[in-house]
Amino acid sequence: MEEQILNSVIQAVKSLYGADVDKSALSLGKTKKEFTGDLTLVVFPLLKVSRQKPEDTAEAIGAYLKQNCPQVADYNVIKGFLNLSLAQACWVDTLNAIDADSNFGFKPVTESSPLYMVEYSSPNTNKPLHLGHLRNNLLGFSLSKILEANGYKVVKTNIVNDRGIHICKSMIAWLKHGNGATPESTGIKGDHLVGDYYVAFDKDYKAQIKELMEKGLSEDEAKAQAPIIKEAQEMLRKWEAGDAEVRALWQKMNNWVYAGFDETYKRMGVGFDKIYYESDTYLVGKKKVEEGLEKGIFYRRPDGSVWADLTKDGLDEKLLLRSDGTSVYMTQDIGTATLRFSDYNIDKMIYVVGNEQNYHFQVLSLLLDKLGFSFGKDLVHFSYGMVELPEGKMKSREGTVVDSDDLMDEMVTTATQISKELGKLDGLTEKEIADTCEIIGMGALKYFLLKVDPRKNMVFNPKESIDFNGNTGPFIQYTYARIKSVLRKAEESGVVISDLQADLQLSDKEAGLVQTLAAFPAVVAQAGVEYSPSQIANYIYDLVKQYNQFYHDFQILKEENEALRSFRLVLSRNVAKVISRGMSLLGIQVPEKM
RNA sequence: GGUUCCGUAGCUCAGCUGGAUAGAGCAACAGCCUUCUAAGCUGUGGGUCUCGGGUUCGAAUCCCGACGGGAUCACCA
Repeated sequence: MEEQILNSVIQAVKSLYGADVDKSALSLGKTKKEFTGDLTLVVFPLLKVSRQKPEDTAEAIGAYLKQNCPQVADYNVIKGFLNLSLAQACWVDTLNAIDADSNFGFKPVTESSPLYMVEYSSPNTNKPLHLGHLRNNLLGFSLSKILEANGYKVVKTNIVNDRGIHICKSMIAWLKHGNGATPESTGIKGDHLVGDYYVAFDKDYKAQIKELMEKGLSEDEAKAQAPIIKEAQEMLRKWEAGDAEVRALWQKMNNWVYAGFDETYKRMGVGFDKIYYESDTYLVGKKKVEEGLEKGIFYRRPDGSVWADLTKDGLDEKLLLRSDGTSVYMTQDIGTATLRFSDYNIDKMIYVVGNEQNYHFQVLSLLLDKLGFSFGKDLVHFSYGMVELPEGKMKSREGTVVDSDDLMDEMVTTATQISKELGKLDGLTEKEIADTCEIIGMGALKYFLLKVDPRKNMVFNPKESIDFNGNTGPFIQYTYARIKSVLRKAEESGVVISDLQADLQLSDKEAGLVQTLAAFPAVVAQAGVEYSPSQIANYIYDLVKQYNQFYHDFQILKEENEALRSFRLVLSRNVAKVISRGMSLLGIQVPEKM
């Protein structure tokens, strides 16, 4: 629609002023609501070729379009702005096309589609997931859906940090204090149980540090010499050496954690196509680094440690292998990348990782490039901001970490409370009520985290909790349920939807809704280019807001003009369709009733 | 200090590939349910878009500088 009008404008300029203008030089946008019209052309850029005053230029182009472009029914000029009113038939045609398109807004994935791998989640196995992980998981999942909707093959992947000193700490504490406790014996979810021992370790460690400092050691000395940290380090050495007992305990406790994570992931509605474990990839990374060393890309210091010199690239020197030969985070990421690119034919690798690791990925990109991986320099670090509390960062020491399982529980409980108060779900079965409240509570949480620009830090206030009114998930879900209710009633009462008539007289609100619906594909495309779920969220909110105004101002089923009633039903049906498709890109479900 | 991201209403956020009088939600106040779901709709108040320069017919948006805040620059991950 806009394309056609742009072409007509180009024609107009050619015919009126004999000049060729490029489409990109034209600015055609939605007309602001305080002016009449649907689309607005800004004519200032055309003054160079028209050599006339803005008003005259706009007037001339407007007259030409009205004359020669069937879509343009009328126009008005205000200063340098040419407001175009489109023919009613345009809206009907557009709505018909949307209605007929069962895959509206999405591009199909084909055999020849590029393959995008999206890494997200990437938990440590020593503690349960918190609010920050929640943002990560929802962003990663949503991004994957958006990329799929843009016609890319997507492989969702997770790298589990299952080895290292952190898990050894939990293991040591469990051996000391656990008395053989298991998730079964305690009834505690596996990831939480292991997390409890991680906390217990820290408590012991702190106590020992304090004791040593009282004996006159410096803080650094105390930290290094505390017996419990030495035990953990010793355990890590045994793990690396393949000690059977340590490995068995490690396996056991990690499995508890995985069972817990699986439950959490399932509830969040996220999943993975391929999971990598650091314990499998770190050796590959080590090998790659050694190869790089032989090729002279890296160098070894006298103490045996291996480094990359990135000072020529404007960065610092980076450690790749410790002097004792063990690997660091970067080494593992090199290994993981190596494995992934041998497993899949990856065209684009996207890492969903917090912005605190910007430097890490800058370095990773350079190192992969130096090692000869063609994908190195164009890997994408999807860098998102932190979730903070009103008083600042979450701190485990101060017990302010918001646990994701607890938060999901709270959201669903709140949804249940509100539903009961409003009596919205009376008459449904217990199961239906529970399912609906799950959808609403999770919808509120997900929308809250996804509606803000991923790059920005965001604030979560636990006291005020998450709203269910206004710009929220439930508001959108509610609108959907309302539409479904109308559509159900239409069906029950045998209302027939006739073919839409081209000469319908539509209100501004109706035409505006069609215009907004028609923008959905462009929004999906833009969200794909910019890797931005928030653009989808903001679009849906805008659509829903408009629809609610329409719903308030107009009758649908009670409209006596049959042609108009049909139009409104088809309009409503497609608003529901776009809400549902848009929300699916955010990983949010919509309820039939609420 | 180097690098980097950010600064819009009391609060949480849109808008940022330059376009008309900067928008929502929350909170406050005032209205709207005998009519398709009031988790809704309507209205009121609330702003030197951190500040200062520059580019432009036009700047919240682009450039430079200052100020303020976050992140990072580990033989942690």
